[in-house]
Amino acid sequence: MSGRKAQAARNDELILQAARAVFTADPGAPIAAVAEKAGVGISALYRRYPSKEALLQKLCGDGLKLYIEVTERALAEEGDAWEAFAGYLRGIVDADTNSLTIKLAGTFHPTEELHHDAARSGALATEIHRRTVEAGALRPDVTVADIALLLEQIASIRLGDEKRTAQLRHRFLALATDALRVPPGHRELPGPPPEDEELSARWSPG
Amino acid sequence: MSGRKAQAARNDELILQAARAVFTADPGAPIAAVAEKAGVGISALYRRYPSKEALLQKLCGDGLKLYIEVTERALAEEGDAWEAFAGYLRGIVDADTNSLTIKLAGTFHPTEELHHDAARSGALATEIHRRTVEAGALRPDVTVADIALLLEQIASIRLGDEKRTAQLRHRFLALATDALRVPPGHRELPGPPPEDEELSARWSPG
DNA sequence: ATAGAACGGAACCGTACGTTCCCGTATGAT
DNA sequence: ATCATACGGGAACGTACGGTTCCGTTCTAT
Repeated sequence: MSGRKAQAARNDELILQAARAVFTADPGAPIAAVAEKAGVGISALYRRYPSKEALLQKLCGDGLKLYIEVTERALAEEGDAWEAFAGYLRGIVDADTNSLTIKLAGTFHPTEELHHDAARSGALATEIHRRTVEAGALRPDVTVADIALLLEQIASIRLGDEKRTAQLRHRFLALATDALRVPPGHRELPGPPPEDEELSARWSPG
Repeated sequence: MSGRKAQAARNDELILQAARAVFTADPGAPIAAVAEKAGVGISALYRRYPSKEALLQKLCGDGLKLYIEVTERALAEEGDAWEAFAGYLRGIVDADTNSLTIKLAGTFHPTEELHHDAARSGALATEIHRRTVEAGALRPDVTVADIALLLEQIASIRLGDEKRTAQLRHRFLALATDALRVPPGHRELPGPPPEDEELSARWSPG
């Protein structure tokens, strides 16, 4: 496969990669920045997506699907509950879907499919959380929403290049993990945990 | 003191409060939003500050000074080293200077005074960190820069109104605090800690 | 009553960005 | 070899937004 079709197929991927990188770094970035990063013209973008919003929806959807995939993989693990959970957290941090999904929330009109996938990802997160708590591995005063917010905090770290950022995120994930594990003595956490509704409210545009 | 002078003095404060609130919520907010929130006209702003940048510098400077004040107060405490440190962290979270100072970094040209205060705040942070580690209360593989980044993560939490946000920040501060304390068993944190230089690099505009 | 400070807010202007449009180019069929 | 065409590059367009300026108004002090 070569020639025009090949370039088009390559551009499909180039554009998505570039868009992911650009909007992760700056959710308000202009569409021209994506084109430049991808090394293509603007019309190559508009040939594929009718608008900026459509591109954002695509990115967000892909991120959500990746999130679901990672979580399902963790749920499929049979070994130690704590290790599965810790691995799940590392997987989410590596996938880096929170940066995009959350920071883009509210900048576009969520599609039906997006809503569906969001619901599914929520259910999966609840499931792995429940399982880990029931195994007595995760301190029980930490809720699913706590974990979500914690992952957002870690995603808020952005320092140096991509590699360094990933490294630091894992550093702080390890720190947080130490606090989540059940063995050591903990004080009860203060304040009611974040409500699901509080988190989902941020998705309404405007 | 009443009449015009009084209103002017009141507006001084109103404007600063509004600016703090508005730019904390959205660092890229237009200056008109500040005027509206303060309930004054735009010219009331421009009478006091020659430009938006000047206002941002003022806000940033005030935040830094508050940070210094809180840290000095914690350093002055004589009691248990860990309690002093934990109180210091709570004080910083309450003062909420990180949101502004960090998120505004790079959006304006730092003044000489800003540099000076930043250096002083860095020295103070190093001092209280050193003191706490030497007292054996803070796990020694956590650096000053780690603490700075941790505080930034907590400042990245913004959910619901101001009160709720503060509540959640304290919740996660408590969680992090559990991981920082020395008694329980910890794994060595992975990856080199953030360097001072990495953090300061973000201050250059552009 | 009047000068003048402080203000409110409309108007101005430059910029930035999403989108459209036109043209060059390479491709694949004839 | 030629030609019709799909594709992509990037300039051009229109619009929205936001910093700054400016002018008319209001209120105070004398």
